[in-house]
Amino acid sequence: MSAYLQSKVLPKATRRRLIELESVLKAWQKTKITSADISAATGWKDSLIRHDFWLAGLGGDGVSNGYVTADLLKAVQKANLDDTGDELAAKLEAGNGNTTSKSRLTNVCIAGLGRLGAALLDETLFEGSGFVIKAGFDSNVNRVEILRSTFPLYPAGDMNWVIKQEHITKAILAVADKDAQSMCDRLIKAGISGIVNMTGRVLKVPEGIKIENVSVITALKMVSN
Amino acid sequence: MSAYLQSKVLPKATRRRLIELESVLKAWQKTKITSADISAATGWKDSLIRHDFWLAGLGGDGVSNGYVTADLLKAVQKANLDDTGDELAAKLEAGNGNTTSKSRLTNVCIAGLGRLGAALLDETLFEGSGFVIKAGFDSNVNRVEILRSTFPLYPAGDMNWVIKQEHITKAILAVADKDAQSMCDRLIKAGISGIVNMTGRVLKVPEGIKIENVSVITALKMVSN
DNA sequence: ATTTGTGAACAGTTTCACAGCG
DNA sequence: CGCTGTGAAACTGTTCACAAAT
Repeated sequence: MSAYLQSKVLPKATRRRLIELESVLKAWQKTKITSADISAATGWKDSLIRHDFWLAGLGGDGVSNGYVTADLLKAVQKANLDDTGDELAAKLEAGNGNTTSKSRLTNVCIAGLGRLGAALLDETLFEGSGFVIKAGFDSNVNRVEILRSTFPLYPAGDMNWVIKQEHITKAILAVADKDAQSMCDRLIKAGISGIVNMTGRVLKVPEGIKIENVSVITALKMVSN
Repeated sequence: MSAYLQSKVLPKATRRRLIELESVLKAWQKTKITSADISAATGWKDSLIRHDFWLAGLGGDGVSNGYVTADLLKAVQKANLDDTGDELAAKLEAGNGNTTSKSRLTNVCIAGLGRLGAALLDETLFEGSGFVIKAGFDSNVNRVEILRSTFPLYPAGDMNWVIKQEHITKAILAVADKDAQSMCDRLIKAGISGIVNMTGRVLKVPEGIKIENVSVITALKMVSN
C-alpha cells in the first residue's frame, strides 16, 4: 500500500530530486522507465529513487516491471505542486477543475539589474517553467531607463506597491553582494516568500521564508577543493 | 587540543559554510567576532559554527572571548584552500613560499554562450574571487564571432586543445538543457575536473568529478513549494 | 528472472550539554 | 559569567536486504 504517511512534508533532498526528475522524464523517449534507467541517467542509486517514490506516495501500486513514463511524469508533477501545500496548488485542488497550465503560473520579480540580473530579462529563459517574470527592480534609476525588456522595470522604491499589485510571490536576488541583505529584507517586507539568491552572501531570513543559493562563485569554490 | 583528526576531509556541509563565512568575515567591521555574532549574521546555530571550526581545526587555542576577525579570516581562507588538497593548494604548500594571490588563481571556461553564458563574459564578476575566465565555447560559430569579450571565444570543436593549453581545470556549463550531458562529457574528456551546472538537467559524471548545480529555475521550484 | 515497495541499518549533519578557560 | 572546544545525542538522508508481484 502507498505513502508511508500521507501529507507529511517531503524531505528537502527528495523534493529536489523529484524536481530534477521532471526534466529527466520529459526527455525520456521510451514509453516505460525503470528505477535502474533513472539511475543510469542521473547517477542516483536506484534504491534511493524507489525510496523517494515511496515517501511521495508515487509509483502505481501493483506494477512490478517499470513505470509508464507518461503516468510517472504526471504523478511527479503533481507531487511537485502539492507537497507542502503551496498556495497555488491548494487553490487549484479546492477551486474549479480548471487545470489549464495558465492558472499554475507563479509570478516572479528580479531585484538587481546589473549584468547578471539583466541576463535574466529574457522571457524565453522561463518559458514552460511555470514562472513568469512580472517586474525588474534596481536602485539605480538609470539602469531602469536604459534596459529594454518585455516586462516593466521599476526603481527599487516602487517595490512595495508593484509586488502587491502584480501578485508577485517569489524573487531572484541579483544585486551586488554588499546590498544583498538589505534588499532581501525589503523584498520580504513587500510580501515575497521565496528568494533565489544569486549573490555570494548568506541571507538571514525569518521563519517561513525560503531561500535557495545559486551563486556561481560559491559553486566554483565548492568544485575547486 | 585542536582538530579532531587532521587531514581528514571536511564534510560537504561544513565546506560550504566555511566558504560562505569568508564573505561574512570580509564584510565584518569590528576587530573581534563571536560565534553568536556569526549566528546573528547568517542564521546558523552558534554551536554549529563552533563545531565546524573544530572539525576544520580552526579557532586559536586558549581564546575564550571571541575570535580576532582578521586571524579567523586568514584561517578560514587557508582551510578553504587546503581541505581535500586541491592541486593548487598542494603546490603552494610544497613549492616556494611565494604566496602572491596571483599564484592561487584557478582557470575557468564557460561552455555555452547563450544569453545566460554571455552574461558571465564580464571579468569584473570574478574579480577578487580567485578565478579567471580563460575561454568561452559555443557550438554555434556565429555566437563566437558576434560576441565581444576580454578573453577569447572558440567554437566547441577547439575545446580539447584550448583547455589543455590554457591549463583550464573548471567549467561553467550554460548550454541549452538538451545539450547539457553531451557537453559535460566533452568537458570531462578534455580534462575538466569540476563543473558548475547552470542547466536544469542532472549530470551523470564519473567518480572524482565535482558538480555543483545552480539552475535558477530548479531553485525557483525549490522555493515555490 | 526482473523489478518494485518497504523498513531496517547505516552514514552524514545538526543540536545539545557541559567542562574549562579568561 | 560569557564564550569556546568537545563529544554525545538527536535528527536527516542514503543504502541495503529482501518479500511480493509478474
